[in-house]
Parts: sequence; C-alpha cells; structure tokens
Amino acid sequence: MKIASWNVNSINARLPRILEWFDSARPDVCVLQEIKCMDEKFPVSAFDERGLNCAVFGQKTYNGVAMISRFAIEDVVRGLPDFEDEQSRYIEALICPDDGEPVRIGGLYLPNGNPAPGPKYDYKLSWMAALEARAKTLLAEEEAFVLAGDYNVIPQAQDVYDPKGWREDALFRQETRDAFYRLLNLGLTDALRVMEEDVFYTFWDYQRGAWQKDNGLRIDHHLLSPQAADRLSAAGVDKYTRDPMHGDGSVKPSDHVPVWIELD
DNA sequence: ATGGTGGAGCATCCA
Repeated sequence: MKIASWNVNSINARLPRILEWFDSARPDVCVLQEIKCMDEKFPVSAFDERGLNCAVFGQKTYNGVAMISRFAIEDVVRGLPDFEDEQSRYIEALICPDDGEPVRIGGLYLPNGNPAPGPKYDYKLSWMAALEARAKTLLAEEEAFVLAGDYNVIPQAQDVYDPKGWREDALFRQETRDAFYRLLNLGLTDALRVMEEDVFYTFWDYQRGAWQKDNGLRIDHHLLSPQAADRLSAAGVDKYTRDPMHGDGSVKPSDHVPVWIELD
C-alpha cells in the first residue's frame, strides 16, 4: 500500500498539478494539508472520476486537511480527540484495502508556531501534546497506523540548510524538537529518516531564491507504529513537483513536495 | 532592518 502526504497550499489553485501527480504517482492513500477551502468547495468530482474517495475537513482561507483513497474510508475522525481547536488540522480514518489488513491513517497539519516565544508557539506546543496523547491511545491498540503530514518540525541539524540561522525558529527550537522526540520515543518510526540515508528536503520557501539555492527544510514526515514499521518496504520524496518549470509551467508549484511510503 | 513570494479574498493575515 502506497501512502503519501502533501501540503498543497490551496487545492483549487493547484489542482492541475495535483491531478497530474496523482495520475503518475498513483498513491493508494494520500493525506493533503492546507487545502484552504470549505468542504463544499473541495473538487470531489475530479477525484471521483479517477475512482478515488475523499474525506474532507475543510476551513475557509487557512488550513484544512483531507484524505484521498482508492479504498474504502471508514471511521473518520475530524480534529484531534479531546482537544478544543478552532482550526482544521487533523483527519484520521481506517483504510480498508480490498485484500489485506486495514491501516489507520492520521493526516495532520501541525501549527507553524512563529513567532516564538508567544501565543502562536504555545498553541503549537499544546497541539503537539494533544498529538502525543492521540499516538499513545492508538499505540495501545497494537495495530498498524501511520501519522503523516506537515509537522512543521525540523528534527535534526542535517534537515535544514542553515541550522545556526534557524536555531530560534519555531520549527527548530529545542522545545519543538523535544516534543517531536517524545513522540518518537513512544515507539514510532520516522520512516523517511530510516529509508533515506542522504540529506533531503521536503519544503523550499517561495522567497529569497530558496529553490534555486537548495535552501530547503525536511518538515513533512511519516511516523509509523511498530506494526506498520515492520511492513515498511520503500519511501521517497517527489522533488520534481517543486520545479516551477515542471509541466508547462502555467500552474505554480506548492512550496512542499509529496512524501510517500510503501507498506507490504 | 527590510523585503523578497504566494494564496485567499479584498485589507491584510498567514506561511
């Protein structure tokens, strides 16, 4: 089963590029972040034409997450349980393949948190605590699950082009990394880190020529339960989608690229 | 120290 995550920075502004990627990458399941629209504005028919199901947790202007799947989407959870949140940042469901074991997948868009310190950073840390609580609950089930998305966390110095310059940023400061390590230390596996030994990024800012200079960050992750990690067979990053010249260049790229894994 | 880019939606906020 191929599972992908992509922060698309507006599903409707990006739709031709997103559909082209779906047609070539052919993920079985994909979680999307920053769809930036209400449920009724989500382009369900474009996915329906391809035999893909949609579960959407939308929001006007900002945030918004969705799950697209070739298989049945069951038991959908919108928002982190037991966490008051005005922003649409989490969607979880049970994906039931036609043949094979069901997999629970959580798609998340973790708050950016800048400027730090401050109320936005406090929100980020409380959101991470709620995610940790959810991970604990799911781990107790002892089943395969994947928490995938835009974590807005740079785990290590090798995951940022200029570690010193980013030291006080909400994506890299010590408290953020500590919260991320607490999540990993519950027993989750950072799938891309395990499968990809080399330096690689998943995000390049639109500004300051970040793409041309390869000034990137690794902030999109797949965290796997032990039962899912046992089935991990491949992982990758579709960097080509970030190229402004890709395709006919008429639709601008997202600042994030798709990140994917395969489970046997 | 500022601005550089991009999306939403119409003045600015967010990233």
